[in-house]
Amino acid sequence: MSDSHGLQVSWLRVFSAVARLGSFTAAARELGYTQSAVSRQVCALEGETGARLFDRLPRGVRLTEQGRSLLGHAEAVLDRLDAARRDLEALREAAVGRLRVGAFATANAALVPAAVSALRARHPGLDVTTREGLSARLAAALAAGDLDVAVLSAVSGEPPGGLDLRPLLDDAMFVALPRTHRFADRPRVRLADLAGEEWIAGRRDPEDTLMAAALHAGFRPRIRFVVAEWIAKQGFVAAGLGVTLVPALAAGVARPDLAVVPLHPDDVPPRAVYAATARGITPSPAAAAFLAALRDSAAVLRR
Amino acid sequence: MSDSHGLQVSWLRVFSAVARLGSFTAAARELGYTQSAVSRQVCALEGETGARLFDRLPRGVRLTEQGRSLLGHAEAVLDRLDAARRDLEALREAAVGRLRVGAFATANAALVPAAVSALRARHPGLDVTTREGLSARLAAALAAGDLDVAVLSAVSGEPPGGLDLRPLLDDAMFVALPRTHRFADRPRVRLADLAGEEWIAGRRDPEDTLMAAALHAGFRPRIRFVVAEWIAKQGFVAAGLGVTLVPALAAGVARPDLAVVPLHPDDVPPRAVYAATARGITPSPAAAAFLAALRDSAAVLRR
DNA sequence: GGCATCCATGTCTGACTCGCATGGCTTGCA
DNA sequence: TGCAAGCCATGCGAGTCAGACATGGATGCC
Repeated sequence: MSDSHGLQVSWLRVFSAVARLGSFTAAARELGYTQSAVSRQVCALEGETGARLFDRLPRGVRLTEQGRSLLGHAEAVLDRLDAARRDLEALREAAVGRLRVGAFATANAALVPAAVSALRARHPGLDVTTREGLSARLAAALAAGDLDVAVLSAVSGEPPGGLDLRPLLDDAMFVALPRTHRFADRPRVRLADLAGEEWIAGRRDPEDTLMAAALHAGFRPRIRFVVAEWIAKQGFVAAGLGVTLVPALAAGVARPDLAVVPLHPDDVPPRAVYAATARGITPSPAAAAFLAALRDSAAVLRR
Repeated sequence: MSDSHGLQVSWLRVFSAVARLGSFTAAARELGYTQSAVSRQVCALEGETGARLFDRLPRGVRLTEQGRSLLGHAEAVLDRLDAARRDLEALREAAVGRLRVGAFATANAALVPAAVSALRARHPGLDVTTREGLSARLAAALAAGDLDVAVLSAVSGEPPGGLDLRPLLDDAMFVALPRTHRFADRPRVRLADLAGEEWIAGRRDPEDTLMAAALHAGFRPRIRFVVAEWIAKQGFVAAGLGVTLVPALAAGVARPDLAVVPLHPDDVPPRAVYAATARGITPSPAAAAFLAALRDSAAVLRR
């Protein structure tokens, strides 16, 4: 029965003002309309609702019973629309909202926490959640709409398509050595110089880990200890049980009894780190703010 | 900052459908629009809100964070508008609503209660309140908007202006006699025949009561007992202490040990009883239903 | 590479709404 | 009683807007 969907919100505004002021003319003055415009809008609303909303009296108008009934609804609707406007405004300023961040493990060592911290300092109302995962899985989550922003790395070439990538930094490779190691004070080492070392790695097979770089350098690393967690690798290295590769993102937070020495860039192709969003998805204001924080955070790390 | 008040409710409907279906085209199909119309409405809503509401993906669209925020408000608004529509519909059928009735005393003996009873039987959801008062006061209350309908009487000429009057019946005058009275079985009496009686009246002075009719009939009634309540007058008459005038509206509910005999119409100018509403006020559906019930009720009493 | 799907947009037409004016109605006052 | 003032309704013209229609660009699938 709701045939003509031409209901205008302005009609409700006019209706409310007329009900409050008891006069078409006064409402017109207040709203900057002509009296005739008010008359027509009320008339249109009456036609739309099929109910006479005002009784026209010689000195103004008065709500009918149906008008009184409509008034409550009209004001509720107008209030709700104002609330929507306010919410959108708050969202636009990233004052509130939800932000789901994903990142690969070492990005969570310093880069992401710093950015999240800066973001929350600026926008305390934001609801930020983070999740750790491999870059491929993060990319899938982005595409599925389960993440807003992901920090991921491209070991070689590009990560899976369907993403909008923003380069953050090139993650150079470091090697972590015991403080007593003979290379500990060098400004830089070549990978080949470490061919004789014993290695701590995340996996037994060097092919699909950071250790693949060693293969390119011409030797097959002797992997004696396999531990996944970076904190554990640090422990083994500090105990003098071997050396391990560590990306720059994690190098800054190594324990003080370790030496972290950069590898020569030619030995390890720098791993690109990106802030990614789903292709075609315009970042929400919160996401945009987080991307900016990530950029700042990365700039600090690059120095 | 809310400059352009051109917000259309149809935009919200379209927006909601698009959000639900994830596609402009599908929403257009469902709503009977063209795809371009949907595109334009969404675009207009985005312009109005100043926020991008959907991300356009290759296979449809997806809500942005701001769109998700707006969606809740939009659906609340649409629900509220539907509720308003339903309320107006219920009001139109007098299923719900408020009705304030005023009536003069004897109208409350039978006429008004019967009408109220019929009204509530038909429309149980109505909130009916009644109030008793003199006709002049009721007329003022109508004009002030404190009453919706009043049942009032015009002793002579018209009641105060500013009212829309609907004649209900002409309230003929009866005389209440003890069952043993010599006129008790007459079909009709002349007022002059009662000149020798002792009278029960509401006031000492006959001028401004029903007893004024006696003056016109050529005698000054001997008022022995002054009681205001009709139930008390009945008691005095039944006890054989006198006779009293009683309007037709109250005559039907006299106690059985009284005789109620009509007076000749020439002796007493029939008192017109009206259902009145404030001038220019269109009766609410509930009021209209009550007016109809009053008419029916009056028709029954006239027989 | 062709095709299907989806959204954006240029264009035109019909409808709508606004302001301006006028008229009817009532009230208050001289 | 005649007049002025205030209120709402309405006829009229100009500007605006929303809709359909058609087309174009972009993407994904076979």
